Amino acid sequence: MEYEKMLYMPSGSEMPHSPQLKPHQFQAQTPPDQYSAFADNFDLSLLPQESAPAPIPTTVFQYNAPQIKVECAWESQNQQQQQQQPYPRSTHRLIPPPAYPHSAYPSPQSSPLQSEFAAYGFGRLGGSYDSLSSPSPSLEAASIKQELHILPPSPPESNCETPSPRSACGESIKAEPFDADIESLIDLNSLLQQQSLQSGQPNLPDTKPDHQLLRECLEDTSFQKRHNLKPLALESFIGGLAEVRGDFEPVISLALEHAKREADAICAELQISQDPNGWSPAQVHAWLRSTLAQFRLPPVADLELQFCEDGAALTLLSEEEFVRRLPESGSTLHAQLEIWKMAYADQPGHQQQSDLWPASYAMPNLDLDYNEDSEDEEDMDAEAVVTPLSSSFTSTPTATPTSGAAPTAKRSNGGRTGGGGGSHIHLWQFLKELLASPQVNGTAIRWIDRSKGIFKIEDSVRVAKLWGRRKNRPAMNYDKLSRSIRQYYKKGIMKKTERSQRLVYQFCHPYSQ
DNA sequence: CAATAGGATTGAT
DNA sequence: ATCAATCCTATTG
Repeated sequence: MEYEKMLYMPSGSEMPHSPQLKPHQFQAQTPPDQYSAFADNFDLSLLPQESAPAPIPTTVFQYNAPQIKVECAWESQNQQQQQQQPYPRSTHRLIPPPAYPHSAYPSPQSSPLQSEFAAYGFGRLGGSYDSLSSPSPSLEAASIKQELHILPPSPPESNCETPSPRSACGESIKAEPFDADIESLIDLNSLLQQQSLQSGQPNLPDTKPDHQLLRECLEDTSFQKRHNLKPLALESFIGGLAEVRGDFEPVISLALEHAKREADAICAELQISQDPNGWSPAQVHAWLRSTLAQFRLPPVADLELQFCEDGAALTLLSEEEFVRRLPESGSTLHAQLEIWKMAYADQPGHQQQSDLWPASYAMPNLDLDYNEDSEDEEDMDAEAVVTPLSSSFTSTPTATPTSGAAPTAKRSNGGRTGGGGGSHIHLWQFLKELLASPQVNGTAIRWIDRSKGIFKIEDSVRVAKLWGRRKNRPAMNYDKLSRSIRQYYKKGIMKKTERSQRLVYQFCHPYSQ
């Protein structure tokens, strides 16, 4: 109905590996083997740990990456400054450059976080920053992220030629690209910190050798990642994490401290909760605009069209998804959102500030208890927000989704024009995404037995709706969705559970964790 | 009645 | 050729 996802950016951004499973490879096999073969491609271990967001690694990753890798395509200070105003001020008042005592905005060196880092000794890498004059630390964070990991929902296209050794292949070689990346970053960070400490002058702006060294390290790691090489055993990472954490605790907390202060200011400004999960769609838009402005990113006219999600859903979007929607600024927004999430998560007690800034404040028709369950409201939302703006939407006038799910309107959706339409994400990937965030989607879909890949769709309508939204198939329903799932039986992506229960499915994966 | 199961068709890639 | 979305019919609990 409401989702005009044809807005999605052109499909240049498709998943790096499309899950063409080459079923024939293992389809002829007996079930066990075919599953194991699939395991090569299907790594549930890539899922974020259920409720263990591992804030530390993320933190380190997010905060430091920017200091290391810089590759910002757009920019030029002039441009940055131009982009101060132009974005359409929608319903909300957007922040003027926040008052950061130590940061004169136009200065490339002045991004809040960045200056914060400078104060902690990471700033020395600022040398590279200067030359690039990037206003956005997060952007680099994002780019480094992209560089480093072989993009997540890593399906098929395995590196393992041999179809069986389940664990051997899946575990040792391609396990946890994310963590591995983080790991290497942490290593870099420790290195950096040590160097900082030694020099005793954290703020010293240029220490070329350090920079050089780090760069090399990074490149090295990138290379490894590219080839799916895992530099260190996961265990060692976990084991060493504590130490690293120990070393970085102060830095992390200081950085978070700053992030929190920043968030505070913006929250006050936008009158939103610090917890992204509490944001209404309208607040999401406010935050996005604010962040775009903050980082001098080009304004997005159809932001409301691009992001129908509420805060909870927003936090679930992958970086790729962000980039797909907003190629220019998606990375930054995503990275920034990560920071917000961390900053909030780090707050003792998670003070729910949504009490202070109810969602309804910014958007009267949203009530305080807005949550992901209220699919009706969500839809209303999306509709309310999307419809009025659909005019501003340039291309494909099409998909004004004939809501009532015109059953006969077969293929009427001319708007889904190829690449544009939904993302290239596959249903099974999408389900994994949902499953990865029980706190958000737990009411719609949840793991029954994660180790076995068994999950249950608690709210078929909602899941179907989410899927339809993601794929820009407004007419998607559970019937169709389940049909697709059933196709997975043949492909070895999913299987029926031993005791078939309604709405319970099982991924075919060999791992038990 | 909703879910399950699958065959068949179709459009897109 | 393959895949996913759709449509459809039959069956099941």
